[in-house]
Amino acid sequence: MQKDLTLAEQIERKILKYISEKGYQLGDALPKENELAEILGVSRVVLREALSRLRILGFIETKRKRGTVLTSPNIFYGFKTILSSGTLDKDSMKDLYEVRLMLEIGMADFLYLHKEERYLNDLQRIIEEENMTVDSEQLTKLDIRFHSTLYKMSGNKSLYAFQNLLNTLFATYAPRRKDWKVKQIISHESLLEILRCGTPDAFRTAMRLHLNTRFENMDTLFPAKVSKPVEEEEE
Amino acid sequence: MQKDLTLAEQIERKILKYISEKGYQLGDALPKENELAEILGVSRVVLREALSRLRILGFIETKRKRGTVLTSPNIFYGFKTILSSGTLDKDSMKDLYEVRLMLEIGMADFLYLHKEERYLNDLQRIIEEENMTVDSEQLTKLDIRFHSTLYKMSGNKSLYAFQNLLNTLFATYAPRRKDWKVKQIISHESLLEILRCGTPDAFRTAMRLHLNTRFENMDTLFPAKVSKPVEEEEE
DNA sequence: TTAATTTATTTGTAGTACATATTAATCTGA
DNA sequence: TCAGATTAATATGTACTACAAATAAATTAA
Repeated sequence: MQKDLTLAEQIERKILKYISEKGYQLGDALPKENELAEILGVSRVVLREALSRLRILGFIETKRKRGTVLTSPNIFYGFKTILSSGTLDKDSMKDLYEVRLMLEIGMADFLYLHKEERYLNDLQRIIEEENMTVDSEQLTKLDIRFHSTLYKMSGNKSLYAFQNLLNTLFATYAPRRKDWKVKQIISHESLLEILRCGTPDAFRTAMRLHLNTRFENMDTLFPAKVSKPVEEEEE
Repeated sequence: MQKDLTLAEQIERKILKYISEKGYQLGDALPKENELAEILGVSRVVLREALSRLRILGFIETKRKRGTVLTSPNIFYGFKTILSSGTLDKDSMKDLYEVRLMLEIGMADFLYLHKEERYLNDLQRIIEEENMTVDSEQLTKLDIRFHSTLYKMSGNKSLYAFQNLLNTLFATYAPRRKDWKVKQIISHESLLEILRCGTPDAFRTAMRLHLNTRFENMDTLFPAKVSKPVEEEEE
């Protein structure tokens, strides 16, 4: 489709190619800007634009005098900018909300795979704190902490990072109903008990019931959209 | 942590702020580069770097003479670059592989929510094609089509786009074992039958069994990594 | 040896000039 | 009058140069 990439975009790819061809490893320093610009045959302005694009993707980090070093690209680097820009449309917002529900239910197997005492104890402590307060705001915070701990327990760093992003997104956007705590069918205690002695299948069922208020809340949070059919992937 | 953002990064945010304050809509044109540079009080070089960053995130598109117009940010824009760069580390790769498994199991409720005859017929047709071939490569393609159809059926566009990305990633990276089809406990037929007459809970259990080869395959695909504890989110 | 100071280097920013593509306006010829 | 070709105007794309700012490394002083 978009045949004619701008030079900066071409250079962006050339740099990635250059990196892999030269066998650069994480933490290695790239040639300084002037050199790299000459190597790739472009002006420093263009090179810097390309580097800037790579920086936003988390491929590199640059510091004055020290130069440009390779870093592990953070998948959610750009994600974050979009989420916090406030320009995300409602449909995408609802999509992400749904994805989070899917993940919390679908992560069961990995929770049992990486089950450790310390996590179970963390959960236990959170529950105890919950039992000691009636403050709605405090309870919401503890609820987030409980689920956040589960994400951490899944042993999946990318997933945990993703969840952190969504937390900040929905914390501001999706306020809870006043009765969310009351209407929950399955409590945190029950979930923990199942984590200790139950099976992934049982946990999934329980988590689905635990999240019932979220499922019910969805229609009010995201008013009916015109159901456009999912488009085929182009390219 | 990283207090001092580079000017280009600051301008990037300023532009987003400027857009939302001025009430720009999708498709609207921004002021031309020279003007915008003056408005924001920076040189055109810096402005262009910021614009370039916004372009990679899908916020804007620019064309010669026509200027800069606002577009809908694609959440997976940067994602795609990273995945196709070939620099993704094994750990992140495994993380994504796991996430996909979670999603396939966790999406059950949404499949029933958006169940439509046309999707069920699509699935039926794929199964029939599967029954008519023994070619391993062909069967793999059909398997991908079957699961892809489920993602589409979930009614979640972002999810569908995400799955498409992962497909291309794992198609090249994660070849299947020869016996994957034989060892599957639950067939596509069974899944479809449950979709027609069963419950989300039943589907989750069935899907977990259907994916058993994927779960078993994981250790060979992603050899044991040093289990680093998940780090706390900074900032 | 350690702390303070200087220097050398590399990224960060600005300004200017020109190339290039594309829209808009103008001209030409039937 | 109007279609098609030509020209002009304009905004982005690219390059070059110069200098500011930060900081690692070298040097000096205590």
